[in-house]
Amino acid sequence: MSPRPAKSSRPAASSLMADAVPGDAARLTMADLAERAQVSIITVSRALRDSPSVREDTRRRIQDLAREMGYRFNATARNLRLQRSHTIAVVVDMKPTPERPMSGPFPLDLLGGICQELTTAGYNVLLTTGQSQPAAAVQAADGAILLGQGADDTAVRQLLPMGVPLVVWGAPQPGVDPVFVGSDNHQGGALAAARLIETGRRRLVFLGDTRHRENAERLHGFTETLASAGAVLVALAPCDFTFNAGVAAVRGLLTDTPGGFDGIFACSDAIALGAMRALTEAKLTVPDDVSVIGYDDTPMAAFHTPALTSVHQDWTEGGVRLAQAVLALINGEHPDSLILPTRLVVRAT
Amino acid sequence: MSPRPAKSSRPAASSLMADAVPGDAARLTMADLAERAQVSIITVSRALRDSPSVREDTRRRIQDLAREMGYRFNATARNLRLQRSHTIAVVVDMKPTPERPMSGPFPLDLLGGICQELTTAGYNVLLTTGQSQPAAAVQAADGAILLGQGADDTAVRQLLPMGVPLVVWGAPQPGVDPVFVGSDNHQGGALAAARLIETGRRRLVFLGDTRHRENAERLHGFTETLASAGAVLVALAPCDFTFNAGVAAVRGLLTDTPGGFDGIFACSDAIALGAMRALTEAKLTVPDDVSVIGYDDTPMAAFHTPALTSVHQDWTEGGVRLAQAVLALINGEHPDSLILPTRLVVRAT
DNA sequence: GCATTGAATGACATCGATAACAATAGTAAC
DNA sequence: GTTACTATTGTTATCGATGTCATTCAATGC
Repeated sequence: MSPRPAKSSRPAASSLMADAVPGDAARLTMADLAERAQVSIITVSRALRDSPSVREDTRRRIQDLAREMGYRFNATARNLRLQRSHTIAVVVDMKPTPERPMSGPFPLDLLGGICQELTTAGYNVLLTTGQSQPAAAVQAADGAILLGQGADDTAVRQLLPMGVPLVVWGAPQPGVDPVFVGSDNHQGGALAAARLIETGRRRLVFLGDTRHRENAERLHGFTETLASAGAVLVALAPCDFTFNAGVAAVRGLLTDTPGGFDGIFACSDAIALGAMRALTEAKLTVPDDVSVIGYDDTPMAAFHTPALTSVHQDWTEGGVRLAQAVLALINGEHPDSLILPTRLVVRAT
Repeated sequence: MSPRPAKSSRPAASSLMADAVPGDAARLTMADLAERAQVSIITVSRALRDSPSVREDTRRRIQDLAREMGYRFNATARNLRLQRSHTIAVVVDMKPTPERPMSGPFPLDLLGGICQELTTAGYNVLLTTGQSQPAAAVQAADGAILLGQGADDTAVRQLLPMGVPLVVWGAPQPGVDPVFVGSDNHQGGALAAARLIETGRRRLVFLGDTRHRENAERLHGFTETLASAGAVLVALAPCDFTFNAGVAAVRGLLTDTPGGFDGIFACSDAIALGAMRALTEAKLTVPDDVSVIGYDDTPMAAFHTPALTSVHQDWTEGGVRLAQAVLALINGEHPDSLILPTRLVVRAT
């Protein structure tokens, strides 16, 4: 019972002071506290967890001791013992374009919603980019959320067999199984179509890569509504989500589309802005000659002149729902896939 | 030696099939593999790690077995044994404004850079919002990165004593110790001032909350440059980072500033856009009557009409540097605080 | 033929915390 | 005074993987 137990091994490598300094490199364990407090390890464990089966004063004594000795709890050990990590992996599976690693409004607000919900539920959020193999990270997690506007479903196929509860952001896919949460792309397309028709447009153009399932849904809703109103889709230009892709696509259409067009629905605000640039170049005015509707309702849509009409999705809400879905799965429930409504923000174009 | 070892306990709650299904809920351990392969646990461990001390065919046999039995590695156990988590906590400490949980261009690209660097270095990224107490998450990490435009340094003071290598994004603070990585706010302010002066402006306004150290730096650089050119700061309006704050601030200034002003430097693009709105309301034109410079070079700056001149910071690079700094710390090195250059993107205003 | 060497494998302890059960104390009831 | 009972604390095994130090076996050298 020496007053200074001297944790035999493990020298405090980077510490200048003797020891027991809060923030000391040599990490204390419950055993150390137990020895100092002259109690057993389990009592320390209980005391630190506020177990009612530890006498009030003992508990306080141990907690104080822990504080003053700078004890730091080892979550890894608990996780091992308790067989859960309280961690959800968020896999951001972006195309390997280095030009924009994770941009757009996309994952940020979504992440915000996810974090908000998961941290209040006591879970940690482990962030992974699809670049590396997510394997290791995901395996350690209690659940996983997949974000990414992937045109293919390789990521899903990779993640699914790992046996971790999985929720995917996007449009439900026919072949694969997991729970999906997404916004109503079909409705988004329909809203855009309805608006264009309402403003008297009849010869419409769709800009977007329909290999992305979400875009395919938008196209579907778009054409469906068109058909029922006697308008026609005069062109479908596959294009990336970028400004430049929008410029290029519309430049092409201006020469290639016999009969021209008077309305554009773009799968992102960036595309829409690019499209408007190309229209302006060609001495066409928006919205007098051509009406344009974008997607995502980003700040740049609002501040562009003329202000861009755009389909709005509530990313934060989406994030929250994603989180809730994983938690439900972990809980053994079987949440249904979920489709969140979109709404059209009408502006000048 | 029954052909079906039947991991006694732990019923496979959510599994419909019998067992050994890849993705089965009952998680296999190395012990299970060992039993099936008629080798010891440690041999399995070595085989799965491609240890050269396991015979080629044994190794392959075990690896195949692991694959077909759907074995999932338990990182928690390894981390406990190896005394490291290979995890970096990223604490996003935003003001508790629920209106924008994590927006702005701010953490997204930064996060992108961080992820990119850390995942390639084999580390995981644990995301935490400052809302909850970051304690638990951070303690389990090998290192931590603090992001947040906090006006105060409570977060730093909270994190620092936890004994985890810490790197902070922002402006180095006099009182506190940790390693900082940030962009050169002083230079940003100076650039803005130089540009305004260059375009003939003499009576200037600063919009931003200088309790934020980064803004204080900008102001410092701004006024310093002003002074040396004979221009004057006629008003300093503390204001939030938002559009509305910008509108309100400038409305106030328009009535309260004797002699008026001909140049505005705003601490965010949103503020700048708000300022322009207020100017337009007052029948002033930009840049003829008043020149405006924003900060962050967001998409909305570029697409606004007139296009907003703005100070650009390379977030992704910042993220990479943050990551490198933590890794260095973990490695026992003592990296210096780092200040990244900014540049002015000159547009119409 | 026997010692020596090396390759391959195994037994055991260990990381730090916790559940299940055991044990001790002190108190109340009769 | 003895039994039953509660409050409090302790003992032991355990989570799953891995480092350390044996151990086994075959090949090699003399």
